[in-house]
Amino acid sequence: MDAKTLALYEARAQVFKALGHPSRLLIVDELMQSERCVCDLTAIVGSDMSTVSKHLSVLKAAGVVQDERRGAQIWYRLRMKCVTKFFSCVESELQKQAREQWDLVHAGTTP
Amino acid sequence: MDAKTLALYEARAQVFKALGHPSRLLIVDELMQSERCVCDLTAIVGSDMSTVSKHLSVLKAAGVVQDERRGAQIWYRLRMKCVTKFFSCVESELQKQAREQWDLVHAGTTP
DNA sequence: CAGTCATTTGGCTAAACCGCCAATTGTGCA
DNA sequence: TGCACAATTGGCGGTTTAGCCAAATGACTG
Repeated sequence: MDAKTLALYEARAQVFKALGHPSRLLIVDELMQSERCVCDLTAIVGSDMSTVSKHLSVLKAAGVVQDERRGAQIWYRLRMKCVTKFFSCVESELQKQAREQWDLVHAGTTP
Repeated sequence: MDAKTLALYEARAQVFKALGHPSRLLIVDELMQSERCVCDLTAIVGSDMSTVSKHLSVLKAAGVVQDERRGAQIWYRLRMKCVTKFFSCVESELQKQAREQWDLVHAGTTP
């Protein structure tokens, strides 16, 4: 894998890595509904504001969200809109797998 | 966020976290074409086989891939098929953002 | 321009992650 | 059974990440 290809894969990986944390998923979930200021998100996530701010900078660096200052507040909105589709996909796949797992266990207990 | 909701978000986050590494993205990319044994993937990724094996166990734990032993070899295939769509989405979004960035810089240099 | 509110940054510790090596397990074959 | 090959597991050092607190920045208000 040459350097250029690696850089490509790293940029893509950065997006998924940014989504790979419960608090950040919650934030994205919230931003799917409407834009929010940091204070809103802090209340929703329930961590320190500095922690939430760092989560937001991770999402921003990956290109997932976008920020805009309006007066003293900074508002965040979803930039990478298509992530919406990821969620439903992952959700349904995980449910399917849970169902398969369940079937497997049941087949074992009642042969 | 109650415990049950947190567990849900953690399961989803696990999927994205699994995809959040260049080598693992490369592996998934490869598995999108066809199933592969660990020896194949080791050659493609170019790391130690133990490293690749651990990457695979991460992907498997997240439900992204599935393994099957055939003789002395173990074959991996894509389980969460819909991740295919993530890639094109992320790819086009990143390109769009790069383009916007370029436009921005150009507008600044030639006002 | 002092004070206050919203947000980010720096610094710290604990935990998680990456990649390699060495050792172990599982499979097929003589 | 003994050997060779495929793959996983355990363990180590170095790097990254998470969360909190404290301090700094930015912006409005009197």
